[in-house]
Amino acid sequence: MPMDIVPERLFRLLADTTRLQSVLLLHSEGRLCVCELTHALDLSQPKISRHLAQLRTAGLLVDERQGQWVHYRLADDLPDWVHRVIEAAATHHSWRAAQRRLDGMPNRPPLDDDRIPT
Amino acid sequence: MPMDIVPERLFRLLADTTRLQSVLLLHSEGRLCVCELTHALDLSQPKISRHLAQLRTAGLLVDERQGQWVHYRLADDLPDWVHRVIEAAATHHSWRAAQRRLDGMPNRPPLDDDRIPT
DNA sequence: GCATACTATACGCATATCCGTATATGCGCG
DNA sequence: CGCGCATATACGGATATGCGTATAGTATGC
Repeated sequence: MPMDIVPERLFRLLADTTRLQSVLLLHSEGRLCVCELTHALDLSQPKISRHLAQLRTAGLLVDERQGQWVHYRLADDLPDWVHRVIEAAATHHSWRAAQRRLDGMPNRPPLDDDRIPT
Repeated sequence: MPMDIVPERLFRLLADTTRLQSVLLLHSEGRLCVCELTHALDLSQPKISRHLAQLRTAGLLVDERQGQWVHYRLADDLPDWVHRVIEAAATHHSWRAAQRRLDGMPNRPPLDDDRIPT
């Protein structure tokens, strides 16, 4: 099932702070679990989870369970224009605070994955 | 007063069909009056007018009165990332129907302007 | 001034969206 | 199994959003 998202839908998804920051952070970090996002954005777990579910349902994100953690990342079959939109937003937005909180997060879950080397 | 729009706001503005189509049509046509948009999008005049007002208030569009007509166009001081977002959306969207309706519109208002030659 | 065309706004209502809280589900471990 | 941690979902209520309809504002021509 490929991504058949239309611009209106993408814009609606990105029109919310929580979802936008999640997408931008995942775009920059590649792969994060829910607890990392919760910490980085300093929001409640249900709130994060709900918004991630919306993004996943739309096909923008995919999740992957790894033990007790669920990691999210951008879907890899996204059309070019979607990437262009995300990158355009990334050039502007001040989401550095979230990135700093993420970097300072203690006990980040391990990545026993084949995908991300070292 | 320059454009200090943030991504979340832009996405919110483009998350509505009427506003998105208006912006895309203006991006492609350069300059349209309210009655042309009303005809092209086949929507009621108050509906168009309300959405154009939102886009104008946000600084995305500017209006110019010309006799009885009010022409709208994209603001010319828009940041680069905003243009990139609009262009990305334009590459996908099926808004050709609106363009066709516009081309078939009778009695389009004259452009006694210095801006558009011939 | 008066009629007409074009555009903007006000009002009330229906629906969508977002949130906090509570609870359910899944996984690892002893 | 029972417990703890991570994640997902259900439920209700507050707020936002979009719409149709009616009306106000503004320019043109007689």
